[in-house]
Amino acid sequence: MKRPDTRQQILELAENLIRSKGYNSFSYHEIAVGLGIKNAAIHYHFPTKEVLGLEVIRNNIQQFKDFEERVKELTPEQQLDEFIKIYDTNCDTGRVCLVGAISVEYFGLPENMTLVMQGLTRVIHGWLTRLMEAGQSAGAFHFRTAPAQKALMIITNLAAGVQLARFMGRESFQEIIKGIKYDLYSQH
Amino acid sequence: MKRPDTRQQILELAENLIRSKGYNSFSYHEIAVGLGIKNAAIHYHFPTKEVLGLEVIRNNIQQFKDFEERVKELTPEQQLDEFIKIYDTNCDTGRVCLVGAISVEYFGLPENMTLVMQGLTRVIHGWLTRLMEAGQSAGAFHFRTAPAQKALMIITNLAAGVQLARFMGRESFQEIIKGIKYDLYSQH
DNA sequence: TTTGAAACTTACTAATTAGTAAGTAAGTTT
DNA sequence: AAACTTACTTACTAATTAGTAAGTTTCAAA
Repeated sequence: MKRPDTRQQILELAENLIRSKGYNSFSYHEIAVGLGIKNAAIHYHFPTKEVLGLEVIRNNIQQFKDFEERVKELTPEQQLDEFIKIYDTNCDTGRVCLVGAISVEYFGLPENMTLVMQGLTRVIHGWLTRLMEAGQSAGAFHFRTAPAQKALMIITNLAAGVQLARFMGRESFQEIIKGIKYDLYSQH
Repeated sequence: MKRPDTRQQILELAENLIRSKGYNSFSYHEIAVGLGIKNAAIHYHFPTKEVLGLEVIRNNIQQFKDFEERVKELTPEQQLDEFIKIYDTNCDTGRVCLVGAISVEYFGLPENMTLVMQGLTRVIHGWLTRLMEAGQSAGAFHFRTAPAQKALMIITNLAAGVQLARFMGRESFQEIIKGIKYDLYSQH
């Protein structure tokens, strides 16, 4: 039999659907049709929708750790560019980030999912905070507030920037990227 | 019989539910139970869920225009404080803003809803842009980028700040408010 | 006092949902 | 070759969903 990458394909399509229309807006049937398999095949890999949701989040955490690993030898400026590029691509492909997608449905989700999501936000915010520190020490980034605070400002600009672009267009997101860079790079 | 404000109560509960768990995550049944009425009573006032959703958005646009009217004689600093207070209260009561809530489900919503939402984002962004201009002219706000861009930065900070607070806690949102004000008020 | 409309309830329906139980085909291990 | 495992399909079920049709009650106007 051929490579059974069905599990991975389900995971990827589920993530796309969550980030396109939300967790409670997609159905097993939709995934089944999308992959040309049967409903029950998804239940074989992910017995409940909650398990599938949890796996999508854990997968996302791993993806971000892979990203960290991939860019860790780059300069702070380059690392920030790569980070921004993630959201830029999201914006192009019409997908919001998982944090935004899941947060908005917070009170309609299994508690376990919101718990695991805390881990994802910690990982992302922690990494960006360290990047802000490193960039500041290297004299590459200029800001006066605490690095953890600066990281929060940038994450929210990017996350809601992609969301807003769904209504205001891609240009609005490009403006936000310019704003982030201007703030960080200008000698104020 | 007493005033039948059922229609308004439905509208308010629907908005709360959308901003707590998302449009596709709440049901007519949930509203019926919440208000002690029957399923069909909601259909009497709002024949379809799409109509209810549209009405919630239109209501929100009107609410924002009322807000504009209410604060228009205040100073730019005071107006900004009132604007931030909206999000601060949202954060306290666990509700994200309608823009964030609806945007995340974009590709799972009736097209009409996304169209009307464009109006809401235009209204909010337009008002905040004019406030930035006014505040800059008055020497109250200090920033070097375009007012429309600055407005985008602040809106995204606030919108995603409330979302992120669901995972990172209220303190993270307070940090964001501090960041916004520091950026605007410090003589850089 | 009748008429009529507004604001519902009762009692449904058809579609969609996550989830399950039982079977099967293809390969792997013993 | 027999037994087992993986990765499914077939064929369901029970619950929930938005939505409807046909009453019923309350109040106000004619």
